[in-house]
This record gives sequence, structure tokens and C-alpha cells, in this order.
Amino acid sequence: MDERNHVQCLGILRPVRDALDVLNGKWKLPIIIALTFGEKRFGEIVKEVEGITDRMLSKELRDLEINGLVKRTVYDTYPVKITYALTPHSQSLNGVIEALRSWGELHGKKVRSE
Amino acid sequence: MDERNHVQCLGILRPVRDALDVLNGKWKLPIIIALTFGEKRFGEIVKEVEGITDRMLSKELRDLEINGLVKRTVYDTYPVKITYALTPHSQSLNGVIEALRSWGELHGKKVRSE
DNA sequence: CGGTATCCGATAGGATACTG
DNA sequence: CAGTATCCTATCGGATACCG
Repeated sequence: MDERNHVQCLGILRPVRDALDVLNGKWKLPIIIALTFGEKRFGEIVKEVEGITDRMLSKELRDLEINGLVKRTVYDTYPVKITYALTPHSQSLNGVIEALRSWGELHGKKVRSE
Repeated sequence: MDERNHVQCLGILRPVRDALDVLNGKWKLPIIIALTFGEKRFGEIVKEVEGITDRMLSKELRDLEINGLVKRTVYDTYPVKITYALTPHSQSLNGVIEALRSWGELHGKKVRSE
């Protein structure tokens, strides 16, 4: 029936849109991926995430920090060292990343074979 | 080691960015979800995907069709009936959607509990 | 090193009106 | 019903320059 379809659809749509709101844009997931292998410094992330500018990384890191996905740490050494790391909450994104990676590979192959 | 980290990171980053390029924006995945339960007509999708305008749906459906994720069918009846359906290729997005749904629920709970 | 400030163009996306 | 046309704003994202 149509009504059941609609209700079922909503149950998926709402959380997916919640997720998309937080992960939107070109850079958030790439940044998170770069951090999956351990905390990194600003300059290291710039090198890892090809094409990102200082300005975008700065802005995106702030967004991610506000949303509780990234933790910024200032080491009180001289000179000061600043690192970014994933929070436990963003480590739960592993499934999303793996699904996207796997589909992206499939899609890439498909596109190249056309 | 750092070099291994970098290489491993690239192996994930490239396909994920391929995927993001195709699925970017606010509406593509919601539209695909709405179509997961079977082909739908334009007006039905508008109703299902809350908040989308005619203009955006029109544009996004065209994008999805170009990328081989949606199939548009014109039934030669009177009056003409037009439907949109997922292609086999976009059905392989199930894993991505399920991962996002599951993480979105977790994230929603976390946000509301703060 | 780890950013911020400023400026700018391109795109996303919304509102409204209209059409065959 | 299934869109298109037009217009508008907001945000994305790049370039460049600069700072402590």
C-alpha cells in the first residue's frame, strides 16, 4: 500500500538527511578520512587532502569541531604544536566511509568502461 | 610509517571523492531513497521528498539520469504517464544509504542528548 | 607553523509564475 | 500532470595576501 511505503520511506529519509546535513560539502569526509590513521597537524592534512586550500581546511575543521567530530589539541611546547584528531563519535563513521569507498570504486569502474 | 599511511589514505580518498562527486548536494540521496520502493511519478517524488521544489527536483533528476542512476520512462498512454526508477547501478547504493541511516540515527540521538 | 582577512566567481538552492 | 523560465540569495570554494 502507498501509506506504508510513505511511512517506511520517512523512517529512512530523516536520519539520512540528518547525516547529510553534518557531512555535506566536498571536504568533510576527505578530512575525516585523512584523520582516521591518527591525529595530524594542519599542514599534514593540507598535504593529505589533495586540492584543499588553507582557508577551506580552516573553515571545515571548525565546522567539524562544532559538530563534535574532530578534537583540536594544543600542545604546550615551544614552538606550540596543534593537532586534530577524530572523536569517538566520528570513528563511528567508518561504516559510511567504507560503503562510499566500495561504491565509489564500483562507480568509477562503470564510468571508465563506458 | 608515514609513507604507508599516505598511500593507504589515497586508496580510500580517491573512490570516496568519486562517490561524493556524484552524490553531492542536499537532494540526490533523498530522491534515490524515495525511489527505492519502486518507480514513482514526478508529483509523487515531490510529495515524498519533503521541502524539494519542482525546479530542484527537475534539475536533480536530470543529473541522476546523466550519471546513470535513474531511468526515465514515458508511457505512451493518454494522458502520457512518466515515471522515474532506479537503475541496477543505483540499487548498489543500498549499503551507502543504510550506513548513512544508521549513523544519522546515532548522531541525531547524540545531538539531542546534549 | 597554523592559521585569518579579503575578495571574487561559480554553483546551490529557494520563490514565483507560467506552459502544453 | 510534468515540468520550464526567470529571478534572486546564500553558500561553496578558490586566489591572494598577510599575521603572530
